[in-house]
Amino acid sequence: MMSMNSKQPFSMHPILHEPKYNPLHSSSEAIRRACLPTPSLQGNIFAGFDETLLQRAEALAAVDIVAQKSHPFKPDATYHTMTTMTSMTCTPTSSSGHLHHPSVLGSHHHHHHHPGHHQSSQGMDGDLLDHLTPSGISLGGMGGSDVCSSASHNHAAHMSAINHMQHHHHQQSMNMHPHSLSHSSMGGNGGEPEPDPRELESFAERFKQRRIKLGVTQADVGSALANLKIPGVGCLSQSTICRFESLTLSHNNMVALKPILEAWLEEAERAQREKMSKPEIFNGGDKKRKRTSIAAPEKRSLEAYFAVQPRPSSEKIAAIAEKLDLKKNVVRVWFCNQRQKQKRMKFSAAH
DNA sequence: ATGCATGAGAC
DNA sequence: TCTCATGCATA
Repeated sequence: MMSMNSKQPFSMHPILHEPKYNPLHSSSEAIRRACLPTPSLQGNIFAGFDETLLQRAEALAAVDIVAQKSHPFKPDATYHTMTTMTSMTCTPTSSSGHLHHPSVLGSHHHHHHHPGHHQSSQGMDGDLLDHLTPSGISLGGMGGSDVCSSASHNHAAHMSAINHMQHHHHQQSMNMHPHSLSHSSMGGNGGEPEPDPRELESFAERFKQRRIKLGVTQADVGSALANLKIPGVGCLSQSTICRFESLTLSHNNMVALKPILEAWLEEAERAQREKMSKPEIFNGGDKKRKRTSIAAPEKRSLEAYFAVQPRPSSEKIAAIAEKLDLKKNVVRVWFCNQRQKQKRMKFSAAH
């Protein structure tokens, strides 16, 4: 058996809502748009985006497909993993009813109306999609830092400090709501105004450096955040920490998270110093969501469609879904995520 | 590190 | 319905 997985927080249950969350929605949008280069395909697209273009896109995709290696995957190959990993929540009461309904195939409404938006410009920058990060840190650094669960793990020495602060208070379920993380950076800025992309970039790098120095994993950081007891801030996932470090979050998100992570860093280092100063030592059934896997050929087609029309209407999505033999919702979500990716942190490229 | 997904809030 | 912030699951 080699099931040594890094336990992840798994405790996000939207509970607390800040009075209001209104980030620089439109402003950021405007910025992004302004930064995005002009597309090459635009006018024609809207003129007659129909079967013709769909087919063309598909044809292109097909060409690409054969040009590559075909995969043995099937269109709707999904992985079933009924592993029972008793992971707990940060919430002490552990009564967080995670109501996840993976089966969302009930999207059969075909209203043919789309927002009056005109995302005419959505061309592709040179290096748009993903960018690599010079991260060489290993993921399975250590083996134990369950925040709230008192799992029996051998805490490495370098983790002591952090575990220390984690074990102290795991009382309130102050899990911040996803959307409550923000800070008005659109008007009355007076607290921590640092919309500087460069600043964020350097911070992210320093953060990672220091984090590693502390011997803490991204998951640990995410979990430990809850112990900071910052109003409206709970724990975050390894994913988010990772994305923060690699700058693959939206600018607003980066800006919002920075002070929080900064606070954690300070605290963690303080704790470690404290530990160093004193030669004391510490001794230290549920169903899982299924992740759909879109096969390469289908993905290829989706990308082709996306290049033509990043924001297909509900009906287009349905059509595409049928052609590719995928659930409509899967296709819809794919487009959403694709848009996010395209948009996300296009900052670095523009700054 | 990243792909696919959920959910709240904005349109 | 879309966007955005985030997350679980997985490569």
